Amino acid sequence: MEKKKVLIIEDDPEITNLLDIHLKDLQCESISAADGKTGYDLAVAEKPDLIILDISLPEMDGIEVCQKVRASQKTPIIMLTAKSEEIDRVLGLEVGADDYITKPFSIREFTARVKAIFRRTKFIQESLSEDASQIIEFEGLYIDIEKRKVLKEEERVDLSPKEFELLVLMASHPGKSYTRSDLLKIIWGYDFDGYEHTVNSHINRLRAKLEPDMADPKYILTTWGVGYKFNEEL
Amino acid sequence: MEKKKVLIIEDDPEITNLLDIHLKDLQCESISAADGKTGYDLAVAEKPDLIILDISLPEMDGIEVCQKVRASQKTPIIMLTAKSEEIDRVLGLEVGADDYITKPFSIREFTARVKAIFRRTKFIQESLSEDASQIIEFEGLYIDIEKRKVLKEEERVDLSPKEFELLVLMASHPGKSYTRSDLLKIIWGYDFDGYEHTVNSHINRLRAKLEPDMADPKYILTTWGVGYKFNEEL
DNA sequence: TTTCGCTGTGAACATTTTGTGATAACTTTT
DNA sequence: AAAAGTTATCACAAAATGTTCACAGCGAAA
Repeated sequence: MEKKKVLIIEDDPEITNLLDIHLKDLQCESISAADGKTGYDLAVAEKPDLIILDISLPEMDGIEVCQKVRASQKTPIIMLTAKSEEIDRVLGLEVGADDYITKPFSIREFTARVKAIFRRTKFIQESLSEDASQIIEFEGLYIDIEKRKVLKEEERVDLSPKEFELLVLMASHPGKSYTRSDLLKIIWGYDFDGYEHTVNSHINRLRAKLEPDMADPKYILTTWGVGYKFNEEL
Repeated sequence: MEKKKVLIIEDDPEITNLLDIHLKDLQCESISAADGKTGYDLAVAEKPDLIILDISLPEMDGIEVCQKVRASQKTPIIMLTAKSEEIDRVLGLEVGADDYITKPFSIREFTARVKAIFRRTKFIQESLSEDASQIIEFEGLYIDIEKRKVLKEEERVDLSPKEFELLVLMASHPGKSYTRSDLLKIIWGYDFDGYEHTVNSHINRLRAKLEPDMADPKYILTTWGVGYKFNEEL
């Protein structure tokens, strides 16, 4: 099946970039606009399969964009709102968004919503239907994402929330290196303001629970000068 | 038997999401629309096996959608009405809806109605007829859902309504973690506005009645940072 | 009405997780 | 080999999360 096209209308480049990365993960092609007017034009011209729309935008308000888009097409729309109060406004105006996400949001939440929309609107892609088998396996390592269960050599290991998220993210993309900054953005949220070396500690604790030999990690490898990655040769 | 397709026409994404999740539990595939017009189009194009239709909708009123759909097909329709709209309820029925549910409703009520519709309309699915074997057993624990009877080591235990519902829900899906928010939505209803920590108290009371050792729960486990789950290793 | 059990909440307490600083260990560069 | 830059480790306090318990409001049953 061909890739789905997603239009991101968002004025914060930081966020646009982040969403862009994760949409690619979901096998989506993405295009973006930094203001409402351009966004609307692109929505008309490009006929995307999904629109991610921030509420507060320069040039044309997100709600207005939503209404105008809806007047001519039924492309699913996910709205991003800064405060929960704004949701009421969206709902009240009955603009017809298919879902909304309040900032700050976690990437897991975002991708889950996107997948849900695609599932519901019938644009099911092979790669998206991974929801079924949420189990990742490697030599001596078993991860059941749904149940949050991790086994190391048949033995149950319990991980803290952050440890679990780190493991799942990296194990889902073996070989892909993440910088500490990537990890902070993805797992802690793009608004986290703390030190990057916080990640080190978490990786360290995760390794302590998973690795048979701390001196020579088997699963979570260090990419010197870059960050960390899950071993792809397993 | 193949999956049943359910179309949700509802403008509140929160509710759409919730229904979506529980329809999946019932082995149904769901598609959705956030406004009446799109909803009607999908009803025609996708030929769903069941339509969940909110009465108040943007673009095209739920009643109108119902009438138009009924003009061309006999797909079962369940209407959702807000409490105050007593009048609309009658109207909805005259229009030919097969059932109606007034908001706010509990998820148990919703799934029961959906099952009933499928049963009535002869779309009986293996997975839906789980009503038959309503007995769950684990080491030292026996639950007869039908009779609302719970035995702990052969001894009868009586549970309050909420305790019983919590137990049944979780024991029906061992290993699956539920967040406090999930539990509130499913058991208390999506409109419950109270504190999440209310769940803690109920879990606590339930444990007090079930667990042989409170310090080390055997049945109801805590998933730190997430919520609770029923022990799958029994 | 009175009684009684169920519920939601607040508060005190217990536990786990997490961010950070300090320091050691390791790589690369000079 | 020393210096500079990165990563690993570890202990600790603060923050987040869970547990327990008492109590008052409520509604149903007696």
